[in-house]
Amino acid sequence: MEFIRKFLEQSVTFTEEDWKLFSGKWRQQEFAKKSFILKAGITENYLSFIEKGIVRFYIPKDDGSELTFVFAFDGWFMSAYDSFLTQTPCPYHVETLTDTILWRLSYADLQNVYSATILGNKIGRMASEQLFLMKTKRELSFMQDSAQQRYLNLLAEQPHLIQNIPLQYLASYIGITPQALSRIRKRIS
Amino acid sequence: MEFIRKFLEQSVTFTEEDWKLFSGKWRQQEFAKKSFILKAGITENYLSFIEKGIVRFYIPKDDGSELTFVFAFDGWFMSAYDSFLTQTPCPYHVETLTDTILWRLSYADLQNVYSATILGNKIGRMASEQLFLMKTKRELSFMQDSAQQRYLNLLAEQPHLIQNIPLQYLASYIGITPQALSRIRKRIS
DNA sequence: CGCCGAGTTGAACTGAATCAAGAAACGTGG
DNA sequence: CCACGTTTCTTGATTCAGTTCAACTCGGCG
Repeated sequence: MEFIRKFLEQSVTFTEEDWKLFSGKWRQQEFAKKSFILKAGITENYLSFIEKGIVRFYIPKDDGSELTFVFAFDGWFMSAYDSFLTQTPCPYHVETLTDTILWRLSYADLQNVYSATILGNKIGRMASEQLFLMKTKRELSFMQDSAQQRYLNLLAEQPHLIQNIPLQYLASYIGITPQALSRIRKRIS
Repeated sequence: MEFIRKFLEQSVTFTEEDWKLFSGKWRQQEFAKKSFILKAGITENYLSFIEKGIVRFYIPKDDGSELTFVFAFDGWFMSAYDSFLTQTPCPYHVETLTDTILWRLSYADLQNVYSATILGNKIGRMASEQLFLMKTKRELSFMQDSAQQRYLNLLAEQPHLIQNIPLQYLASYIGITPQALSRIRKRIS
């Protein structure tokens, strides 16, 4: 739990009491590379913190291809958060790309923490804020950048991603086909 | 403040004491049609609740055109929230489309409410969650729907929008030019 | 009445999708 | 550790949705 505590202490203050109530509920869980954390159709029951690993969210499309729209890394909160918040079935898959260790808090436990402590609400708020900022950035990138620019941004902001992640997932993430990304790569190299 | 209270009571419980502490800080403010709520370059200082009116967020582009990416309506929380959260200058304009009444809470007051009450954090969390869900929906729509489909979705979900908002803003919002939207309209009618 | 911004329509152009085929990389079993 | 098959990536040709540039129409308003 030290990861989470350190992460939180950067921006929130809390009492030892609150921390105990809050931290007691989290459970560690390990996932092998290329395994499902959550399958489409299931309702997300966890807010997770990634201790180690890379996670991918994707929608299986009718033609057999996959639409990747989230990558999540070490030190981030991670959840199929729309499914989690609304407690409705998740329309996409959540899968590990590498061996992964999560710390997880269930929906019910989180609701209890929300009603019992200020800290819980702060965590919930901060997780939501972090996710909101990411989506906002991505929205603007889609609206005002070209595909090539989105790829260059990705290179600049997540260079390690390029080593670890198959081109087809990256292509999907920036909203184009693998073929198109292959041509962009050729053009800029 | 009754609007906000009613809105909150749908999903949060709180004490009368918390409510007093929280509600005392909000200030009502009116804006005429087509006036700026926030200009680009200024840091957002308010979380607002829209009692009445329609608000538009847009980025002025180099070629003189505008990129509209948010509409907000009666009964919603509204803020240049990325600027607000990070307390950095806002890269876009926020403008009223109609006469508008806002209830506003300053950043400093909100931070105080956060440290003093659970309710404050709940509000902050819920505002973030609401905004996150909107962005998520929009992200997926951009990735998997055609421009025509995005327009049809808009028609279905916000029919009153079509009456009140110039076509060029709608076009920009769904990510295409006014000409392209004009052709889509022709095609589907 | 004439102007002006908003919307429409047309024609040429472009970035990316699609379809298709080959090359490279990857992993699994022998 | 190599051989084979499978998946991933690249490259080419064609098609398509949407952009751009330009001209024209319409409705409101001084």
